[in-house]
Amino acid sequence: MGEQITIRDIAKKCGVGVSTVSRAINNHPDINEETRQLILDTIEKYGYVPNNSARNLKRTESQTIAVLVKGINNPFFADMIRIIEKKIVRAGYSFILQQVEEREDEIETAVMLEKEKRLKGVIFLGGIYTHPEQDFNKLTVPFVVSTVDVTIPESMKNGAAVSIDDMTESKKMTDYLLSRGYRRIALLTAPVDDESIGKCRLAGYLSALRGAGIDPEAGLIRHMPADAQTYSVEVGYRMTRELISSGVFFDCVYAISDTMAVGACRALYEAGIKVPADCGVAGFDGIDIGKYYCPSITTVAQPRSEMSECTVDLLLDQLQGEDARGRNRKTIFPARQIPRESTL
Amino acid sequence: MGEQITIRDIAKKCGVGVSTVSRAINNHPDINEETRQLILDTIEKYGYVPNNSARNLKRTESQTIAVLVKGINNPFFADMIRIIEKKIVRAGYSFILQQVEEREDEIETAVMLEKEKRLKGVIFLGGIYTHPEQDFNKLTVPFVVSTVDVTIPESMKNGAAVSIDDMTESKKMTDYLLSRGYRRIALLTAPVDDESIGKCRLAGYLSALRGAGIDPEAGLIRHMPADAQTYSVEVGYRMTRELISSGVFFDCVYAISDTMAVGACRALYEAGIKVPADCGVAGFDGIDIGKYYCPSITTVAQPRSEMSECTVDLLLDQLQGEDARGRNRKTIFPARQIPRESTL
DNA sequence: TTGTAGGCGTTATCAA
DNA sequence: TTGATAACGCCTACAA
Repeated sequence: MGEQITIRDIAKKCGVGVSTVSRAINNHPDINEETRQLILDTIEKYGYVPNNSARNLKRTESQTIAVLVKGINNPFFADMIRIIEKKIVRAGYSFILQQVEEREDEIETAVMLEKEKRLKGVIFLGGIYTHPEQDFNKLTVPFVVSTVDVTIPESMKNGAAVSIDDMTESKKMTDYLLSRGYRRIALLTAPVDDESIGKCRLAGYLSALRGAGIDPEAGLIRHMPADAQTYSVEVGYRMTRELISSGVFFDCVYAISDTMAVGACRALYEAGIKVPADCGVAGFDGIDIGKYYCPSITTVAQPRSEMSECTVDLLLDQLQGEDARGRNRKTIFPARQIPRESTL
Repeated sequence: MGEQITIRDIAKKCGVGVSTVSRAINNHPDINEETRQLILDTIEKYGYVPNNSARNLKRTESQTIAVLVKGINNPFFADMIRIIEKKIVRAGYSFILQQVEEREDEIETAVMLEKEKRLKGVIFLGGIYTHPEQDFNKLTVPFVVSTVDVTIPESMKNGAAVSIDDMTESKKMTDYLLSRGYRRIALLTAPVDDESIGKCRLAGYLSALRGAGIDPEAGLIRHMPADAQTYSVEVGYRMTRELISSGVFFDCVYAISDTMAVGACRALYEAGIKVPADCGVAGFDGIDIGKYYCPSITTVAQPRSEMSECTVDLLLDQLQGEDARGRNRKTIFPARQIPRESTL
């Protein structure tokens, strides 16, 4: 469409040089107040907007931190983002939020963004499953991987990680369910080939059962189909229906996400199975909906605020810290067991 | 951190000119296969990534369409985005998803992005409440406003809008509730000063009541606090608790979003009020959770797939269409009333 | 306080 | 098939 108006056009219209316009735009002090006003008015009048590509290109550095989030529909991250943003801004940096598609490579995206926006640092929220160590090396700015239990290799000087111990917390949840008398606990978990939290939470479940002298049973461990790849309410619902119609006896459903637990509750309700009277239900993560569902759903909550704070702290340490304080740190937070109405 | 490696470095290492490297990167046909391989290998080896700012700056046009979404935690948009993306990509364009913060000006963002990425078109999902007509004029590429009932002024040649008729649909929902025998319907709605869907849906409610010869009652119309500004489960919960403790008698709660309806259900449950036996509940929008809640929640569903398809179609019309086919079009979709367990 | 000119990393044009 | 070189729009010395 119409030709784009540039800084030169504005300069010409005002009868000044481009650098004067630039000074006006960027609030430089050394500029006459009148010319400044004239320029600003002209800019307003013609609707001129500086071209960001040119700015980014020229700027040798910015004060920007990017947060890359995988999955747009994950309520788990929503308020973490708020907290992270606030803290980043308070520290004097500006903040960019970038969605990463499910099948997209987040490190790739980060590397592009680093160059494009001259980033100072990167925060990964979710995603980052199995990345070969060398991939991280492409990133030359400091980064923190948050809510994913990755191991940052020794050699990596500019990375850190924040998460809970998924395996241990899942074991605790299973122990809790066992302590409430449940013996045949069905597990709703990730696809078989999962290498991330699904794998860890499954391991915790198995470990707890074995610790209690119970043999894990294949029929009780329900993996979602590989193509689902998403911890949605609907997937939990479907898996539970299949579980029910499989005829396997179970007295509790433990889903590795609260969203799936919601789906499970609905499926049980429709089958006339009362929660918690006939069957217990437990979730994982501690998102809001579990609190408002009827019955409210027992869960293990990740300390999102603390984790968010820590994530930014680790990044700032690396950015501002004198030496290796923030180097290669991996911070594990304890999660919080929250018994609710869905279990006895 | 480390100096960024540029196209010139790669050229030097390969003993070729920069333009040859550029050709290799951009899959130009006129390049010797061997040099191409050499260059690609070198790029791989040194982890070179072209600087996007420079590319965008130089490129005179792209084939990119941007989708701007307001509010990260709105489940309503999640699958609309999927559909829109798929269709955009299928039409041979590339796709950018941009989050817009609640207090951010989406048109401003769009204008910046248009220049920065040389956009071909823009889709607004949500947001866009009361913008003076001239704001849209800053946008020189075609755009479509989706799910918001705005009026694109006659003079505007490059805009279109897709939505439901919020007022009419809200009236229908209220009519439906009246037809089920509810007489004292409490409304959970937007802040008093809302000028968008909240206003429309309130108007529909009022119109239905008056049509039935019922005088609207101030005590039954609950506006959320101005600072809430978000149609969350928690807000619905709080508003309903206040409604209950206000002592006003009501036999139904109609929330203008499904999320708020969920909160309402929980508040009623905690107060020992049975849904639907003692009180009906209805929501709006037709998001998934309403289907899986216990009781499942009566709602009026927006036809998200059709609206998504239409949104892209309207944009493509303007992009490819010979003449004024897509000009100044406003498309209103009918919504679908879905009675569920939460009403008699 | 202001203007001129050079360069940021690419791509595109043109000549070789 | 290649390589110089001129933009792209902006910022920033440096000079005035």
